[in-house]
Amino acid sequence: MTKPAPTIVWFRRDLRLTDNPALSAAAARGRPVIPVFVLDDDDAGAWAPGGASRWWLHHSLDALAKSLQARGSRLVLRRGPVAEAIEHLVAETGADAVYWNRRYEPWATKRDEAIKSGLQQRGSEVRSFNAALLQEPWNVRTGAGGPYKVFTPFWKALRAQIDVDTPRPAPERLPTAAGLPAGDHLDDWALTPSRPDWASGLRAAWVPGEAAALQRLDGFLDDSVRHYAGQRDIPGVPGTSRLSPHLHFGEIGPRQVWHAAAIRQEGGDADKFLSELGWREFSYHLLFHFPDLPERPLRSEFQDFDWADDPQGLAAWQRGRTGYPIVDAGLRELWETGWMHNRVRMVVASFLIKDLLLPWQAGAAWFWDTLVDADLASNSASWQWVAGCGADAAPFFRVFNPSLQGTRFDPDGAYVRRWVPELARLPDTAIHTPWRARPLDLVDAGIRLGRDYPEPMVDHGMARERALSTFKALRGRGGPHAVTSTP
DNA sequence: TTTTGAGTTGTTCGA
DNA sequence: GTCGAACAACTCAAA
Repeated sequence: MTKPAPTIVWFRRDLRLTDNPALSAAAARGRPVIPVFVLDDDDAGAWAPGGASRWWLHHSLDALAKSLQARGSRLVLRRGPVAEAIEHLVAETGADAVYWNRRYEPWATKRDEAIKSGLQQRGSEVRSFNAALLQEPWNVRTGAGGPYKVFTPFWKALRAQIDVDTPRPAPERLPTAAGLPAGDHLDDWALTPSRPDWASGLRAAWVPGEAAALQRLDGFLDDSVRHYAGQRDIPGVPGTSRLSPHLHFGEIGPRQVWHAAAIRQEGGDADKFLSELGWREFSYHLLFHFPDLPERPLRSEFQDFDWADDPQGLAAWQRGRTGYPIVDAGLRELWETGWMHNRVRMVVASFLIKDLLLPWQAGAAWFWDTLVDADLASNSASWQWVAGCGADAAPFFRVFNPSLQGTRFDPDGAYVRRWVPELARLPDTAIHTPWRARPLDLVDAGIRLGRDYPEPMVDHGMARERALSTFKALRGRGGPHAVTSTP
């Protein structure tokens, strides 16, 4: 009697055991399961994970490995290229099936397609599942059959399709073959920084892994969700869920979030929160249907936009040295913790694009490297949205005024004081406009403007007029479907 | 096919 | 201080 052939479960951005359809389906076969994660930087090309993402990935894999161990299994680590790694593992273990949960990045869908047909040609059973989205992008269509480009009708259509079933529990035990194949040691992948170790702020702010994700969701639904609509825009208050990195790595899935929120019945505020899941879905939908989204503006006339070339300006923005407190606070929070409050993300993005006239791709690239929740779909769609070249984009005349945004959403300056400590002793009236502070207040606060804290790098009033006229000139040139013109 | 209503997240100006 | 209008037309989605 021959031993039953095992099933390979290829983990990717689904680093959890609960509500993991590929894992559940594999376990249900009643044969040995081989869990594997393959480091696939080379496949991702320019979109290989950035520094903060790699830090998170390390700890998330560590957590996953431990919970697999608790169920009598072990996470096998291999290096890419993935196609070879998986085929090698199939040959090595005699597996007759490979299961995984889908990814939606253009480079990944292309690669996975090729791997699937390669495996099938060699006689393997291949099955892929949805673990990352409420609905597959190809299942949400307008009446005319195309993809939605406006959020509200998209979300309305998607909501009508959702049926919330109870999330699958984690398999209680995972049968393994007599011996699981050997693999790499996680530490050898050097995903965490050393020399210098810049991750102390990340360690202080986050606990990666499935257990922490579930705990975070529970805590949010217990405490904050009922104030969500009112507090989500106040960066000095912990009013948001902070689930984004957990969702990105699939430590928790949107169906679990949806289900948990639905049984609590929090009413309108939960609806507001769930619509943020809707924006995540919308971004994936856009990335799937418009695979150029990360590189090229959705509105093609923006291809000709005359962006500034200003490495020094970009560097000042990156380091939080613009002279606008709310902008600097946001960028320093990002640098320190790998995350930035959503309201402030919009403010710093608007500042880069409209005040400095720097290309949105430069901002997206910085976020890609520094965010623990860096996500190709959300990041690309959101930067395009702020730039006005994306789907459902902001009108060109919507230019955030950084000091007004500061006084409106951080009225007592709590957020600025936390992240720009050199301004901490300014009175509330001056905290968002230090350049207009009374000289005596500056002295009392121990600030010499231009030395302890920068003067504003641009005058916002001037920058706003410049942005408006630049965008206006673009509109004059040939309309939305204009072919690239020579200057 | 044509028409119609609507469109996450803002700012400024003038009454 | 508060309020409504103007900012520009355009694209999308559905009737």
